[in-house]
Amino acid sequence: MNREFFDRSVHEVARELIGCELSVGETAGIIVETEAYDETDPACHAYIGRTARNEVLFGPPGRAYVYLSYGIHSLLNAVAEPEGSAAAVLIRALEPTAGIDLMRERRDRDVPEELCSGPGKLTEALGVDLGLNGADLLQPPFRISARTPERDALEIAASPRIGITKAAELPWRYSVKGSRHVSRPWPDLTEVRAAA
DNA sequence: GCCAGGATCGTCT
DNA sequence: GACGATCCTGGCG
Repeated sequence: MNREFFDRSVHEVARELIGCELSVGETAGIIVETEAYDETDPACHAYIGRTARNEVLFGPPGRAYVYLSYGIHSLLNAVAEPEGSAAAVLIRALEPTAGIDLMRERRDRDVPEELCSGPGKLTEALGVDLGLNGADLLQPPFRISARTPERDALEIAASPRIGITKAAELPWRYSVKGSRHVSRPWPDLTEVRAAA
């Protein structure tokens, strides 16, 4: 995984991240759900222009944008598009692959499907907090590995993003069809396409 | 299984 | 002073 991967349309990055493995320290999981946000989009934190909070979104691609949601949960994004263009992919769910016992401790849950099936859940399971805002996703503790050939065949569903009020109709949420690790099932009447 | 309500705090008006 | 890119619990049936 290199910088160029993130240096293109955020929508492309959001789809291509599906099936990749995200590691943070000893913990890791396959990305099964993402959402795209760009600066022309009223739901994006960068829509209002550059502020202290959204600074990282305007910076170089391949960095982590982490912010606090509802005063409780840290949410993890991957910054996309060239420097100066503000866009990011929200990582919404993972299928756990490594460090599962550590995830169970951090989450105080046993069932694998409850460890990383939501944007606030996975940051708790992986140990991601505000201290990692602005960190490089290509350097430790992060690691992102490309899809294996079999994960290239996953079917990806596009559906409306979750939990927003502005631009709620745009189908910019991507999830693996059939995965039990997504935050919610995909709705009927959803656009489905092959990953590759 | 579904739904309503509460927790909690950084950011912006 | 209001508002979230959320999650969990408890009540009900």
